Amino acid sequence: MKAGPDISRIAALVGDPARCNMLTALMTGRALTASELAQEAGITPQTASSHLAKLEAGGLIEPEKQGRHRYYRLSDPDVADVLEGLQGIAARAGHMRVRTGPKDPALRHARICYDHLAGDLGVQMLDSMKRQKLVRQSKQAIELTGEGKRFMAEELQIDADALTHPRRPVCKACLDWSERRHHLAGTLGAAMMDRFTELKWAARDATPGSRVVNFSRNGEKRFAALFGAGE
Amino acid sequence: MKAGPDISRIAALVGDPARCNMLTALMTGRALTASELAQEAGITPQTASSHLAKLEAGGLIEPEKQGRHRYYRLSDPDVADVLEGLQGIAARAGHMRVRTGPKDPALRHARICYDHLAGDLGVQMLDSMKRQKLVRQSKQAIELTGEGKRFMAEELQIDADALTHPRRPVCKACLDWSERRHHLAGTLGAAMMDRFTELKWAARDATPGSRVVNFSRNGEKRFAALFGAGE
DNA sequence: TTCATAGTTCGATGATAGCCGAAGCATCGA
DNA sequence: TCGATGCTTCGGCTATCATCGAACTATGAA
Repeated sequence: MKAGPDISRIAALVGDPARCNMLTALMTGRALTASELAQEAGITPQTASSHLAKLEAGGLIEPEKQGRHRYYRLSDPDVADVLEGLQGIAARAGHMRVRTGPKDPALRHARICYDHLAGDLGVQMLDSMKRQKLVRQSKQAIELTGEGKRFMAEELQIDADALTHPRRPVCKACLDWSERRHHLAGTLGAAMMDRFTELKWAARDATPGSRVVNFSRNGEKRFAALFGAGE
Repeated sequence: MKAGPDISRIAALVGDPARCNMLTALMTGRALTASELAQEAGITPQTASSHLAKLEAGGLIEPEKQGRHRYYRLSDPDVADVLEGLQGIAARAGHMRVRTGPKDPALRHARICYDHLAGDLGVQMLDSMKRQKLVRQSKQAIELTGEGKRFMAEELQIDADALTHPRRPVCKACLDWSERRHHLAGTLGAAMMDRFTELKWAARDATPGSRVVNFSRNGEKRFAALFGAGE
């Protein structure tokens, strides 16, 4: 006695304005905390909590716990696709669509997270590495591929096998504070940041306590050649 | 500041079970009348009219007036695409259960769809007929086999050749509202339902307007002998 | 430990919207 | 012209569900 998938239940989840605002806020790919999503939707945290539970039960979003925060992201690219399809229909129906504009301080571009690269460029780097199949990511775990090892040796003179550490993983996904997506941490992430500094591609900002990383003109170019955005 | 409001409006349209049933019924590409859609959704024509007006206002369906009928079809292939995307998400989330309003379990078991058998038994019957190679189904079209003709004559005293009709197919797949699978429509489907009634295997519920079909004890037994589930 | 913050659960409330009966149009066939 | 059928509008009923205040749990910081 099979029955078709229950579309209406899923659609009803998207059909609530508050939940929809949360989902559209997540369409950038970034992960957001429950409180932020509440603010985004203009509702109290209690109400948001209820909504988020329903969205999670419906398989539309996935939580990632980090400290006392609970980050949520879209559970699957397909979800974003469906939302985009709905946007298309809504636009055709004559309903206006307002573009949400992210306002970006300089810190978001590139900064130090402990000892590795974070910010826009950090996220971009990990994305590119995945696209080039230098690493494999399954959930939280990241693994360097054989091709990745060759790449590190040839392009950055990094011996991946020397990076093993008793208490620290070579690769680790770290949730980016500004981008709310993962960038690369672990001994490899640190080693790469070190190499960027040695090659004078980038340098930490002189201001004491600053976490900003300034890339040189040439450095940004070389970086883009290895980890260029968007293909 | 709140993002484009009206993806949620569109989603809410799909989010209602009754409307969703109408839309899925239209996913075959066929245009259906308001009454037919009301039957598919298991609601009264008044309610259906209200729903259809909303779906039309939302740009999901388009009407085509023809005499006193009002045919509706999906306004765009994109709509079907979004619905399919939602099906994918719903399936992955494990929500395979139909939530909607057959408040009446009897209605799910066996009921009249226009003039032929629908519901659990209707779907089971077509399944069994395919299994016994009484019919061949390719896509939407269903064809009675030679063995099917013999079966009809011997078991149900139905002359298949006499069922041809200038404007109605002998066999036709009709999407079952509660089961979301096909049952048998067309002149053959109607003739079989007539025969079941004549043989006193089944009778339409006495309540005026009811679509429930009640099978007698003996009738259900004989029916199962011919079209038993699971073989 | 104590305090602060993030998030959740519970209960009550209120608005939305689906639903149907009855009645009103509109179209077709005779 | 009449009656039958398909569909819509109107009004009232009801159930659902989003919402928030208050209280509770969990994690981190001092």
